[in-house]
Amino acid sequence: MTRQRRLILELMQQSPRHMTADEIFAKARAQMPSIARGTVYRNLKLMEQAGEIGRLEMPDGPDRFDKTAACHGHLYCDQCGELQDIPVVGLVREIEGAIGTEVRSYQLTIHYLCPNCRQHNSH
Amino acid sequence: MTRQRRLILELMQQSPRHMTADEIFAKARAQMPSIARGTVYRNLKLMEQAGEIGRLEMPDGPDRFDKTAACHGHLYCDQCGELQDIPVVGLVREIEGAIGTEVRSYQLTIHYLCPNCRQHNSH
DNA sequence: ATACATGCAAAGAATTTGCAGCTTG
DNA sequence: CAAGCTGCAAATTCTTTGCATGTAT
Repeated sequence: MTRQRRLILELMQQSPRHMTADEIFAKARAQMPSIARGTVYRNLKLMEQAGEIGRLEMPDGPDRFDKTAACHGHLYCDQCGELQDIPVVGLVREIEGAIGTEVRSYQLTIHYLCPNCRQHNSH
Repeated sequence: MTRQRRLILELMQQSPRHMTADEIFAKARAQMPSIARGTVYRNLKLMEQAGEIGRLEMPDGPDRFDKTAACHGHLYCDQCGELQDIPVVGLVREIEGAIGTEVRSYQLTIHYLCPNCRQHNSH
């Protein structure tokens, strides 16, 4: 657990957003000017593999990272790109029943229009 | 609808697999040596945006493409990488009930070990 | 000390794009 | 003929990696 990794983790925990590697890098650099982009990518990958954080592939643009690796779904607004967590209870059980074997993990992204964008569109 | 696009579509419909852009390009080139990689990427993107085909982002490696855009889930074997379609009835309704608005589309990928890999592991 | 992590910069993989020329309707 | 698509290659974008040096235990 180096200073760099600790900082990356803190930044993720403090932000309510799902940041990209580069956003995390920018914030990290503001507090630790010597940190390298490669270090951020390396640590994010390590933490992801260790199951400490989650990675979220986006339809456009770079991956975003999730401070928790616990499985849950995401709501993605097709218009403004806002991303929200959503619990999806029952999904795993339902699917395990259907396929007859264990689900190791899953990624679920629901595309919709968030309340804010929906309202603006209706005018 | 150019010759090139028609060929790309045919190749996708003929294959049972979810191919990457480059796999499609290779197959296309075998039948039409002049076709360019850029053309394949361009057409795949156009067809995806037109809702004619689906795109599937993979945890490792390039995107794969789905001959149908109709929403359904995917089963991904973490060991051999095999990818299978899975119907997920009820999921959308359940989620629309929970979020109180329309689901425009969704992507669901279930990570598991396919029967084949499970068997080999147990030895 | 020793093993591992960093910073840097260059390489890599996947995808996109500018442009001149060709096709399609 | 006009609009749009192609082939080509160069450019972009995101991410990984080799290596010399620094750091933590």
